[in-house]
Amino acid sequence: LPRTFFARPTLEVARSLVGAWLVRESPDGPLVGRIVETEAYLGIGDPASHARSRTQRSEIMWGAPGTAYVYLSYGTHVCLNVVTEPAGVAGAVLLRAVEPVHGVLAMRVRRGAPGGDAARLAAGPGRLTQAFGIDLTFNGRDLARPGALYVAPGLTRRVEASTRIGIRHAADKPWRFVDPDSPSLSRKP
DNA sequence: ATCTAGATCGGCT
DNA sequence: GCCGATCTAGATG
Repeated sequence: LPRTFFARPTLEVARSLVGAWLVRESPDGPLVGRIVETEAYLGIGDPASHARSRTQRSEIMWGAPGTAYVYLSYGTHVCLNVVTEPAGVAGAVLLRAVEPVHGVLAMRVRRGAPGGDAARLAAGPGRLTQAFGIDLTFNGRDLARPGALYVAPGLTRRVEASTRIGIRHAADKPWRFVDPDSPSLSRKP
């Protein structure tokens, strides 16, 4: 997807990313997933967003649209975001779940899940990054061009809005977007 | 220098 | 449903 796609209002980007493809050219071959769950984190007026204060970590949210923002959550889990809005305006979309489309075997290996339901291999932000081999070194990479990790247009089915997960502030805002028909959601809407 | 909360997950009850 | 793991950025002193 071109940089102009990400340079739009964060809520628009979060909604329209549902159905797009997340592509990872890994050393073990290509991994592809259909994005089925996202959350918008705004700049101004969103106390749940890391951009609530402009710090060294969150500075990237003011950067170029289409940039990866990757951080460690609870000391154990890696979360992948895409920076939104024009440069100089803060915003990002958290990728919370994808439906595995290609490279399921490699995802199983990375997840340490030889058996089990393939649909749940990347059903959650921490699971997604583990299945796709995304670590903190991906922070700052450009996802708007083909490379080790990028986003490509897909087929949009249904999209529903619901409240974001795991946050304390602004818990009433319906800024989570899901394909309600997907078996790969981290939770039901 | 020290403290604390956190955009989670998996195992156990 | 509850709980502990594990660690860092940011805040406070």
